[in-house]
Formats: sequence, structure tokens, C-alpha cells
Amino acid sequence: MTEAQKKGERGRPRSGTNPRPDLSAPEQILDAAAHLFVERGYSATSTRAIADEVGIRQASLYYHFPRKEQILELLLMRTVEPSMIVADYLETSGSPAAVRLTALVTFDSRQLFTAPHNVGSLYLLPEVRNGPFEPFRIERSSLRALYARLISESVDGRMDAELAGPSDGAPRPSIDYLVDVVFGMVESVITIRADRSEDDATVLTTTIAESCLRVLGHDGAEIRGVVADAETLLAEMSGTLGLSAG
Amino acid sequence: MTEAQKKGERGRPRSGTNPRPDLSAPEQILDAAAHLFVERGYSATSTRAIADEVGIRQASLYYHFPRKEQILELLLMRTVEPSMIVADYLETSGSPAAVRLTALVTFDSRQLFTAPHNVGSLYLLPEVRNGPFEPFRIERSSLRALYARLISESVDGRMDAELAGPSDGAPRPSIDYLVDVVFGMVESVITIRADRSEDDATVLTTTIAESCLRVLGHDGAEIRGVVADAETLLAEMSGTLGLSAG
DNA sequence: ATTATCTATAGATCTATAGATAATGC
DNA sequence: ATTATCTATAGATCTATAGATAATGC
Repeated sequence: MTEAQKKGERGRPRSGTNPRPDLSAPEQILDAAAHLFVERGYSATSTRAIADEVGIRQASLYYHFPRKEQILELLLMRTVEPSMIVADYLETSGSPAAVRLTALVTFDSRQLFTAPHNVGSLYLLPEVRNGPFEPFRIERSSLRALYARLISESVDGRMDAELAGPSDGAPRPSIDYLVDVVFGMVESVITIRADRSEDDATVLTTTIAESCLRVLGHDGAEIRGVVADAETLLAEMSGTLGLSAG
Repeated sequence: MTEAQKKGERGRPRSGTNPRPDLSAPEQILDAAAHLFVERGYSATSTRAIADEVGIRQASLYYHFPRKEQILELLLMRTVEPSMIVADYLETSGSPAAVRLTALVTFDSRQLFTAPHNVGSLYLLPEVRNGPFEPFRIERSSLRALYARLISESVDGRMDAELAGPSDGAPRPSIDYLVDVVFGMVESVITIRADRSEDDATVLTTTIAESCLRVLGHDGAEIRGVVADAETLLAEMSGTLGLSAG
């Protein structure tokens, strides 16, 4: 039995050495592409650079993916997917809105901070924001819509003073802006990670979750309880869905 | 007197029409480049695309700039410059730290939201974060350092309960994480603007400023006063420095 | 026969340089 | 003479396709 037979390998052998024999070729390509797209950007990453990192020839990529664009497409969809699963689960949960919101914030922040290669930063690429990645953008905007619903419910009856109160000429004092801020705080994990990779995921995630609650008008006394309940909810969910927390 | 003499134009006439005769050629190039770099990214924007938007030939760019990279460099330095001027001014101001911080947050948020072409989003380009733009990154990190000092002072004696209190195994309960969050909130204006350009600058800016104060443990009662004082401080500064507020 | 690679290359870029040219300024 | 453009192009890419090849599977 040959070497290739032992490993169950098919096809012509690679010219280079295989640095990640544990992964299938498409997964190796996705991993290398994620790394390079995040580090250099999409347009600045050539298919040759991806192939070099995988240890195959540039043209060999096209056996696994029909176009460079599709590699990014797949990475994007995989990156939102966990958030969407958690979002769907939380929609059906009976916990108070503030707890569900905090669970979502915590999960997404942790996800963004711990996912390999800071893939969340792919969201920030101009090619993605303004390019032809419609399906991905639709997913993202439905995630934002859930944030909006949870924030709306969480804030219900709270912060009335601020929102309805002295609207002294403020053109549009709606909670839309709180949604902007909360969604923005979660997304900011991407740039925080890029700038300060040595940060501790748990401390940062907790700080973000607490900060969101403060922004929505909760005071210090109740925040710890809500954060703890959110952690419990996430743990339950983890058991139910069989997902990893990160 | 010819047409060109009337306009005070020198050199060979352009082949195309000049869409912005009010600006010098370098300014036209910077404006077109800003627009395209933000919309498509740096690497995805060819010098030809910039030249087309300006109405000159691709090679003519190189009379004004020696390399494509230098166009981006100049845009970046111009974009941080106003923040740095305000930062320096606020360092010397006698207002309470919370007011100075709020002034800086307000100024930067407004700047990011109203600057032409959302140039703040250039900060997010991988080519900038990981490329050879050292001078710019140094400026940015000294701005962050001022945020850190102001936050540290603002928080002094406040939130002790949270920061020093039940450090139940949290690895690094320092205010560094609050700096991450506040700096991140301000930066989030960039993506908020990209996603929701119809937002109102004043409402968003105020919401961000208030949210920062909430995150730092201020309660609703005092926040309005601090925000108002910050606006007054900015107005004074505007008079002193002769800067526009945006 | 099937699979996964390889080599070779077409065709389309893209950046930057060289040198010509069409205006004004003096 | 100076200025700001132009035309032309070298040389280096880059993506994607065509077709050959070296393995296993049956």
C-alpha cells in the first residue's frame, strides 16, 4: 500500500507539501483565503497568494471553486450562520427581552472575537458592503431587525423620559438610534480585535454586554443579574442546539 | 484673451471636460480617490478609474502624485488632522474630564458622519490597517491615548464598585476595556453611516455622546448637563481655533 | 474511470515611466 | 520657459480556461 493509499488520497499529488492534511482541500482554501482576505483585503489577495498558502498551483483552486468571488461568498455565509441560528432560537425563548438581547450581544461579541482569522472583519470590506453579495447582506439585515425588536422590547416603558421627553427640536428621537449604537458596539469587537488582539475575550464580551444594557437605561444594580441570566440562557441553548459557544 | 486665460489655466488643455473647475487638479484627484477608495476599496480602485472621474488620462495623475499610495496617505492624514487639533485644544482646557471627553466624542462622531465621502471608512481598509501607513497609525494611536486619559479621569472615583468590586476571576478588569468600548462607539459611526446614510447627524451624535457617558457610569440626570457643557466647550473652541464644527 | 492535481497560456488588466504637445507667462 | 496635460508603452501582474498527468478505485 502506497503513502497516498494510507491517507486515502485521490488524484494527482501536490507539487508542494500539504501543511494541513487534516482538512479537505476546499477547507484549506477557505482557511487560507479567510486569513489573506482579512489581512490584505479581497482585491489585494490574488488567487496565487491563496494557492501558495495552501501549497497548490494557482489554477488548481478552480477545481474546487468556480470563481474567486465564491470563496468570499461562502466565508461570509458561514460567518453569519451561527448568529442566525442563535437569533432564531432566542425568538422562541420565554426569557425577558433584556435577557434575550444580552444573550445575543454576548454570543455575537464572543463569536466575533474568537472566530478564526477575525473573519468578522470581512463585513467591513468595501467589496462586500457595495459589491454583489446580496444574500449575505439580507441575512445581516434580518439579524439587525432582530436586534431592533429586542431593543424595542427591552426599552419598552424604560427611558421614556429620554425618548419622549424633552424632544427640543431633535428631528427623530426614535429608538432606531439606540439600535445603531448597540449593533455598532457589537460590531466594534471586530476593530477592537484587529487593534488589540491581546485583549481577553471574556472581559471584553462582558464589558460590551454591560455597556449595551447601560446604554438602554439599565442601572448598575440590575445589570449583573441580566448578564448572568443571559449566560444561563446561552448555556441552555448550547445544550439544546449542540453548538459551541464561540 | 482666450478661454483658458480668462480662467487662469496653465498647461495643455484636458481631453475631457472639467467637472469641478473650482478645485485644483490635486484636489480633484483627492476627491475622486476618496470617493472610489471608500466605495470600492483601495486595491480595487485603479488609477484609471480615478483619472476617469477627474476627466484626465490615467498617466496624468502622476504629474501630481508620485505613487497611488501617496494619494491615500494624504487622505488619511487629512482625515485625522481635525481630531488631533481638537484633542490638543482639549488637553489644555480647564473643563471637567467628563465634559472634555464628551466634547471629543461629539466632535469626532460629527466629523465622521459629515466628512465628505465617509472618508473615516478608510481607517477600516485592510491595506491601511496592515499596510505601510505608519505615520497615520501613530496619529491614531495618540488619539486613542487621549481617549484613554480622559476616560480614566472621567471614571476616577466612579464605577469603583464595578471595576474593583467583585473581580470574581475576571482576568483583567481594567478600564482599558471601557476605552475599547468608547473608542469603538465613536468609530461605529463609520459603519452606521455606511449602512444608514439617511440618519440625522445631530441625533446620532447626541445618542453616541450620551451612550458613552452611560457606559462610564453616569446616570440620566447628569448626562444632559454634561452634553450641554460639552457643546458649549466645542463652540468656544470653534471660536478660538476658527474651525468648522464638522 | 474518476479524482485532484499539474503545466501552459490567453486576454485583460494595472502601475509607472518616457517623451511629445498645447496652452500660458515673460 | 514653464506648466499640465497628452500618447504610447514596458513590464508585471491577475483571473480563468484548456488540456495533460499521476494518483486511486473498481
